[in-house]
Parts: sequence; C-alpha cells; structure tokens
Amino acid sequence: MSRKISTKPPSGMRDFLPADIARREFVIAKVTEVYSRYGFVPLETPTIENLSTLLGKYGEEGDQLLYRLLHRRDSLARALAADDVSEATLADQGLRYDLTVPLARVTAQYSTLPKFFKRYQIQPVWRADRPGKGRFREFYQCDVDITGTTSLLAEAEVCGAVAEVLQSLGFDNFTIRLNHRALLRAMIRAAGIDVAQEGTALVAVDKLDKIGLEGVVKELEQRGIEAEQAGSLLGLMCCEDLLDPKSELHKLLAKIGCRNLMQWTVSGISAVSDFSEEELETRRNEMLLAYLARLLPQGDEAGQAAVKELTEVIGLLAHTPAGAHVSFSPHLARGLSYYTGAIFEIAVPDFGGSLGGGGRYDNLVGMFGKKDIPAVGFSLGLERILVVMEDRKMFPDLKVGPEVLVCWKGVSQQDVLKVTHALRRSGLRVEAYPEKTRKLGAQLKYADGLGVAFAAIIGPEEVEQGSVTLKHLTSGTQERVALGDAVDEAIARLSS
RNA sequence: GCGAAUAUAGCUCAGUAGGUUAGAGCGCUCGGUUGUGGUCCGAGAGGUCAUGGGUUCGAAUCCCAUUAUUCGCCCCA
Repeated sequence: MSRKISTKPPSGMRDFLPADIARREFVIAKVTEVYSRYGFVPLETPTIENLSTLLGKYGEEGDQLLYRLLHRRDSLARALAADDVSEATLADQGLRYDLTVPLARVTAQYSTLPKFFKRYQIQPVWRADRPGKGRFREFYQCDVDITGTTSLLAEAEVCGAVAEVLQSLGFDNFTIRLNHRALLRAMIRAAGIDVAQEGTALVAVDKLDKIGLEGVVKELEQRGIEAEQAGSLLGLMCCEDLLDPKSELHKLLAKIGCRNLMQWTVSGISAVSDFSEEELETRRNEMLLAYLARLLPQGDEAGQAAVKELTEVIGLLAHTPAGAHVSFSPHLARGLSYYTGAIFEIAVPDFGGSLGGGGRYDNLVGMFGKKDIPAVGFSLGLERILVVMEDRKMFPDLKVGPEVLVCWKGVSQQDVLKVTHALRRSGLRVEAYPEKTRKLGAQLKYADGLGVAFAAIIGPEEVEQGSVTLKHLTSGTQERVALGDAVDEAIARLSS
C-alpha cells in the first residue's frame, strides 16, 4: 500500500453522486424549461477568464475571492525572476466568479448577437471563500439576463421568469425583495452621510436583520458616522416602521434626537391617507414608495427618479408571476458593485441567506471599452435551492439507476447478453450481473442493494424456452414469461 | 483574516486517576450443501488511534507544533 492520500474533495467543493445528480438535474430541467419558454437562449462560457476581464468588477472583496491561475512555463519563470513578485504579477487568469461578467464580455465581443440578447446560463462559478452551510467554493448559478435595453419590461421579465421557476419547483412563500441602487444613494445623501462612506454604510445596514437597529447604529458609529446620521438613514430605510409611533425605530430616533422625526411622522400620515384601508394591505409597496418620495428632498432628482422607476417596476410585475411575491425593501443592499438600477434578492422563511439575486447593471458592458450596453439579470443559486428543497422534502421520488437486474446461473455470458438486450428493447433500464457466482442469492442480494424493482432470473430452462423469470423484489412474487411483449405485461402485473 | 472546538475501523461513535493483544453498532466477506435476497444464527477481514516532536519505565489518553474538519465573526448564491 502506498501512503495514505486524503480522498476528500478540496474544502468547499463536492462530489455529486448519482442521487445528487438526479436532484440537481430535476431542478435544472425545470429552470431551462421555464427560461426557454420566456424566450431565453442558452450560453456557456469558459471556466477560465483573463484576470483583466474579472478584476475590478466585484469590488475589493470580490477581487480577493478570485481563484487565480499562475502563469505557465516560461512566463512563470519570468514572473518569478522579476523584482516585484506578488499575487498580482504571478497570475494572469482566474476562474469565473459569476456568470454576469462573462456575459458582459460576450455581449461586448459579438456584434452579431440580437439587439436584445436574452440568455440563460447554468454553470459553476468559483469563489475562494470560507465554506459554510449552503455556501461553497464551487457552486452553480442559473442566470437569466437581458441586454440591450433600459426598458423596465426587462426587469419584469427576469423577475417573472425567476418567480415562475420557483413556483414550478414547489415554492409558494418566497419573497422577491426589491430596491434601487440610486435610491440607496439618495437615502444616504438625505441622511447627511458623505457619499464616500456609501459602501461602509450599506455593509452595516445590511446586517440589520442580524444585529438589530441599535447594533447598526453602533456599527455605523464605529465606522465614523454620527448617531444622528445613522438614525436618519435607518429612519429612511425602515420608513415602514415610522408609520407606527410605538415601534422600536420610533423610540430609537427619539432617543438619538433625530431632528426629522416629527416631520417624517407627519409625512407618513399624509402618505397613508392617500390610500384606503383595504389598499394599504394590497398596495403596501406603492404606499411605501409614495412615502419615501416625500421623505427624500424634492430636489433630489436621482432619488425621485429611482422611486418612480420602482413604482413602475412594481406596476409591471403585477402582471407577471412575480407580482404576488415582490416586496419593496428599502434597506436591501447587495454586495456586487456593478449594479446601477433596480436590485433584487430572493428570500424564503427560515433560511438565512438568499436563494438568488440580481439587478440592473447598465455600465458593466461598457467597462470592456466598447459602447455601453444596458442590461438586467437575475441569478438563482442552485445549491441554495437544493438545500432548502431537501430540508423541506420537496423532491418527488426520483428514479435513478436500473430497474431490472439480470441474475443468471448455469448459462453462458452470451445468453445473458441476449436476454439483457431483449429486455432493454422493451424500454426497461437493465443491468446484467457481470460475474459468475456460485449462489443466486448473492445476485439477489446485490439487486436489493441496487434498489432495482425486479430481478430477471435466467437459467438453462429459461434459455431453452426463450423465457425469463421476473421476480418483483418488494413483494417476492415471481412469474416465468416469454421474452417480448409478455415482459411488459408481467412487469405491470407484478408492480401493482 | 480573527476566535473556539474536534480528529480512533468504510460509516456513526465508545474508550482519561497514563498500564497486557484498542472496542461496539451498522456495513463488508464467508458459511448455515442443489436456482431465490431482505429476517435469523455462526465465523472472519478491516485501525502505525490525523501528522511530527516532547514528558514517561510505559501515551489513543498529558504537553507543544503542523495539517484537516466543524461552528461563530467577516462577506456572499
């Protein structure tokens, strides 16, 4: 025996055994079916991209999580011999980090693509991240994107497609959270926070669900943002809570001494008054947007435009499968830096982390130095979906492997193959026991372990009369039938 | 990147006042005579106790380092 070598796959990466593949393919089949019905076409791009393609698209954090590939052969020797040897000089390529940037590259590269390129792409991506539950270093994303238009109909289409995928998989209580990059920026401005602090502020707010209001204020203070500004930001981002004078948020702002609190409360009352009581239930999103429009300075055109855009998107989404699931979430902030407009994220109850996310990115294609092409897309995380579906036992009984094992004794291997093929011609999934055994029992035991429904037993007598003995393993009953149509009938009879 | 815990058979785990030959369950192999599995009974194989060093007459057990895994923090699908 040679030295022991670890047989585990690398950390954060997995082997997909046959049963895993069955579940993955089940989900992928639904995804492709829905996406193609929405008019999306498939695309695949290389595992490896040049670092120049990848770097600078995902923000600083993202750049650090890239898997980088060393130069090869002579150029590696040259890189090592150079004066300044670092991660940056030793690598020139990397594994793709997502599917959006490769799409942007492809869109910039091929002028022959349709003006409105609707593509879906289901491939693995790699991130040199710390693995955890539902979090891997190699994982599949299922992306849909539409390039070439700023029309909000595109937003509605990608959200509708994603919602329909989730519905067809059996999810009913998911939420598509919706926000807007420009709105986030407007809220930060309105709170009196320096735009340079935007990134750090959003990171802190993103933790709201985890650490609570007080926690966010503390976190923001640690990052050099004063309590009052922090409070104002929270007031804007959680304005729904402002409508309730008894909410935690109200107490917090009062404690901090937020100057706007009184005026904001009044705006809230007036925003609510435009809607009937019934409408407040059904049109919560529109009401919140109307409220936010009052909270932001009227002169902030970018902010007001963002509110208007979101209102339109929500109006359009009402006519798609996403309509009932969309929820305007002003504190939603997504990490990737390339988003420019609407941003989305999918949440399901009792699962930390999202099933997917997306948004509009109008400047990404232009970063390749060609003309700007606007785009919007949505990405589903396949493993997240699988984790949740497994937890909730949402999979049907997926058949995998053969349904018949040919067991034999006292006959030639030629006879075994003859019968095996005859059974396969009936459309059955058939495996033949490959080795000669002394005991038939060993073969039946193997059949049991395989999980096949039937054993097809042949011996000299069966070969003689061109028949086969079919044994139904769960019931133990068996019949000897002639090869051919009689097999189908016997299988149906024994299965029932 | 920081903190904590864990590492014994293919799998799940027992096993400390340091003491012969390291155990169990499951799984695996063989047997309980002819062409019938699951249950039952019997037998067997399988471990340099993560790796390297130290303390000791003696280490799976105590100490140190390394590696890997898991869980928090950070960030994300």
